[in-house]
Amino acid sequence: MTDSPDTSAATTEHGLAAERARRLDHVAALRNDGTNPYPYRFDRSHTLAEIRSAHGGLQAGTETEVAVAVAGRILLKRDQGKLIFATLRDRDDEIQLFVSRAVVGDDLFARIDDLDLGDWVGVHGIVMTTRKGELSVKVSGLELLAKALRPLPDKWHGLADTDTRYRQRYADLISNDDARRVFAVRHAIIASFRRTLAAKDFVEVETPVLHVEAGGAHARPFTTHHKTLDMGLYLRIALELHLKRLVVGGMERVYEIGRVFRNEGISPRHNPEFTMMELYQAFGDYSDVMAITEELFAAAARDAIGTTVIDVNGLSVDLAEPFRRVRMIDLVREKTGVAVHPSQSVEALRSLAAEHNVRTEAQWGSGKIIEELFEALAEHALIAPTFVTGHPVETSPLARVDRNDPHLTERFELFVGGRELANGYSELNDPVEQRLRFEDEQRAKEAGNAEAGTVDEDYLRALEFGMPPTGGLGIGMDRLTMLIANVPTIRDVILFPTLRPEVLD
RNA sequence: GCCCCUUUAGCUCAGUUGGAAGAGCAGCGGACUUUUAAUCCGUUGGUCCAGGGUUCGAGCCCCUGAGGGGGCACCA
Repeated sequence: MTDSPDTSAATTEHGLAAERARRLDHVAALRNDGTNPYPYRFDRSHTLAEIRSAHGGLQAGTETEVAVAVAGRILLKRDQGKLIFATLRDRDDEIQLFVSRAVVGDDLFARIDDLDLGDWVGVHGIVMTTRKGELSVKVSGLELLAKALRPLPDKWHGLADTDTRYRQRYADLISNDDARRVFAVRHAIIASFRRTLAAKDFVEVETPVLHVEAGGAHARPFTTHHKTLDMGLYLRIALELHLKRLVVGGMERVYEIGRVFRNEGISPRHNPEFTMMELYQAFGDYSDVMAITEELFAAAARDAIGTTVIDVNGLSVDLAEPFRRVRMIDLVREKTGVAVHPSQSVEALRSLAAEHNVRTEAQWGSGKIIEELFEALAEHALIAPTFVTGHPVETSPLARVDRNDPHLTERFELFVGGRELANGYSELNDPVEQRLRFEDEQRAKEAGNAEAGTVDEDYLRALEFGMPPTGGLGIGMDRLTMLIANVPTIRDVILFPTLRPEVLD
């Protein structure tokens, strides 16, 4: 490997190309020596975390007789002449390799010296601590498990360029602790949800992503096409309508954690594909699912970060405490000083909106204007967790009318840090009323509202078989992860966020 | 879709008034038996995002475009 001929690419290329060429030469030299630079497997006896938990308290300058076989990636190397110190990392931890020329012999020492940062290795050795007390594996044997051809990002600063971090998430995960932390939090939250729901006898199901009707939410869908059936299809914008069909079918408690797609803008809070958890519980109403929401959030925080106290825009919030509940119309009254209600005339509400510089459209009814007033005046100020309830019927076509007020629904949206995180309601289960609501949606769509829904005849047929009273809930898992992991952008909680295609040379 | 910011070595970043493109890390060569962002000596490495323009001269000024970020709009 040191005697690569002068004709090798490494001597003619520059920069990154030279670095790759040098490492490729190295791979070729290993093969010439009969060493497979990409062997098939390695028998590991311990993870690095297991070693740390068993021997973390070892006194400085101690050598045990514990033989281990560990595997990981070489991140740092400190060549000290006849000693080499290297930092090895596996999925959860790092440990130092201690390599003594006197122990491993000249040949292996030279091969270890030749390792590049980024190489994967399998190591045999014994557990020890150095004079300074650093837990280490004293290497007796080492084999290359996979050669890295490209140099790692900066060993101290990691990868900082946002573009590169999102496009080359592998490099981000290698070099940035925080990236690894955030995705560990994300996994812990999802695992926590599954445990909480399993304990409540919910059944996890999978429903179609390809929809003939894009219903269950107000959003512009993606379209696609099936070749053999020669038909247009939508990617789902919500899980709702299929899950409720399952409640009709008698499954009683169902949930799905799945990807939904909305063909809308991209922002620090919006990715075109994102993950929703939706659940439906027979015999319950919106009060039941508000309680479940609080329980899911508190358990997820506890499981993911070990505490229910989180920071929201500089405000310390304890998710274990009940969330504030307030009606949408009361929030609008607080902000405007005027009592509002969907029973009021469109004209009166339109002039109130104009007073507060809230733009309205001609086809909007009273309920839609109230919701716009709420979004413009009150939403951004809801920092601590707040259930906003009592949405107008006009903007909630799948929610059941409030048992005490025919103009409002038994619906809530949960806001934290000024962002919507969850949405739920007492589900409308009267097929006759549901048809009327769908027909209103259809009219709005025909009037040019691309986000409006259509009449889903199969869903109506399902409701005609009878759906028990049901409470439903949807939670945006990406936003919940942002909240608990305390990161400012949704791209930091999605492994591969949507980007324009990279131009490769 | 509109507005603002940004793009310099593999990575992290400087670059003054428009006057010879730099540092640290990584790499390469050398020293070093308890280092830990090891240290020390030497050293390679550039389409300054792309294309135009102004100028004796452009990384820097102007125009157009591209990627990314933020805001608005849309939305969860």
